[in-house]
Amino acid sequence: MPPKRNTRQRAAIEMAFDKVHRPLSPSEVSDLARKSVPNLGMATVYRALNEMVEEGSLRPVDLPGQSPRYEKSGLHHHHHFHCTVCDRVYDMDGCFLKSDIQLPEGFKVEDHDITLTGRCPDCK
Amino acid sequence: MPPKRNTRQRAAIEMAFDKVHRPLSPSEVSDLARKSVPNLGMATVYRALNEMVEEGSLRPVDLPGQSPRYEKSGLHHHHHFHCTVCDRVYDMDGCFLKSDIQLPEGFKVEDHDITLTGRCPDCK
DNA sequence: CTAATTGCAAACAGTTTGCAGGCGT
DNA sequence: ACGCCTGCAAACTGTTTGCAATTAG
Repeated sequence: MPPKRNTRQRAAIEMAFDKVHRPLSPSEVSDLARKSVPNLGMATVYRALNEMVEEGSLRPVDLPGQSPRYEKSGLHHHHHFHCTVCDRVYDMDGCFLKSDIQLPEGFKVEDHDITLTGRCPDCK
Repeated sequence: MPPKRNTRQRAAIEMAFDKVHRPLSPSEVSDLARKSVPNLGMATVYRALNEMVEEGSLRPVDLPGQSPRYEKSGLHHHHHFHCTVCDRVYDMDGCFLKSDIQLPEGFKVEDHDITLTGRCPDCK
């Protein structure tokens, strides 16, 4: 792979994740980054996100029925809470999976995703 | 809403869910239904699926990072297992959510989704 | 007969890709 | 100066919609 360059647009995209500590969709990233680089192209955002996932600095967060979002990788194990009113996604520390689950013979679990849905404090 | 008609294509689509007891994607439904109605249009499949969800006979199953699938409604509470090799989705009876989860103040959980990923018996 | 339903194709939304010019190094 | 990166527009994929022809009741 080619050496990486330090561009304004890439910096603006990385900064978005430092400012906002919740999973962001491509268009949310675009909105945030466009504040410092107004004519930032959507393609650049998608390319940056994919590369950052590739190189391991971002993790894709796929929620049921939602377009993909991204968050910084290296956070400890956690799950997500999706507010049905404001559509924001929050990180919830800890694991909510039962430890003694029973599956039919032959199924080997390698990972799990848990999404809680409901109302966040702002939307009660 | 208008009265419903009994068409070959609609019957073929409903039959698909009676034959295969796992969540089906639109194209899987199309493949199955086309066996009895070869020139079935994709648009018809999408229209039928949306109407069946509307009227409550189907439930959408949205898995992380997957295009939507559908299953018959009225099954008891269960979660899903997604095989990373063959890409099939299986129903897993029972609930895998811990009962004593702690959330920050003010979050009200109304529902939850759990998806297990791994290898199914066929793909070990 | 009458209107709901279908099939096709065009319209859409989100994401990816090709390419010429711009800009780090 | 070299070549990676960006921005634009065109290409793609999955889903929805418009419309004339078909067909159930």
